[in-house]
Amino acid sequence: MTASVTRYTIFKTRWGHFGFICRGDSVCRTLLPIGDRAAAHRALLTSSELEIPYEKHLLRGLQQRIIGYFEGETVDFSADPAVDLTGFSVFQQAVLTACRRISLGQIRTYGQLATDAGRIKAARAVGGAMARNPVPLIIPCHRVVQSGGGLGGFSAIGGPTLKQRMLRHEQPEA
DNA sequence: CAGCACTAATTCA
DNA sequence: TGAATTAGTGCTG
Repeated sequence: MTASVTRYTIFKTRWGHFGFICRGDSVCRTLLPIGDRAAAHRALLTSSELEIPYEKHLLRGLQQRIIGYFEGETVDFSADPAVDLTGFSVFQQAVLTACRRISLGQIRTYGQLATDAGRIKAARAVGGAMARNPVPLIIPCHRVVQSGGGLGGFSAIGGPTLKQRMLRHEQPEA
């Protein structure tokens, strides 16, 4: 049992400053792009986490891929990095894991995801799990939309607007 | 219990 | 037709 060290990093992408926190080699939280570094710092760390050490090159390979994503490259986060889902219920983990299998450019519905997780009628609960997704982008909760063609909600920084922008960014549509 | 990032079915213009 | 409303529904704190 190696003591898992907690660290965080914040770096600049084309869309703004992105940040994430790691416990050992597992990512336990990500922060979608936000205006400036100070804002990112405030949004990423809660009052009880202000003592966490900063590490500029933390998982630098991952940082490069994230930067690439916002540059428009085709990036796949489904196999790595490892994500720390400690503390989440079995249902939430099942849903988040299923969500992670949605590849770039694809779209799924809350209901379909519920089926994937083995709870056919739990679409609404899936929404609840998405709302608590600790690692947006790594687990692409923005690729889950309503069955009727609607967008659905998005509680991460940026809100539904960012959700739509990310989808459009992945969908080179006409 | 009440509250949701949902849905399919119903009801009204 | 299609927008708006109404039940069902499963998980969470």
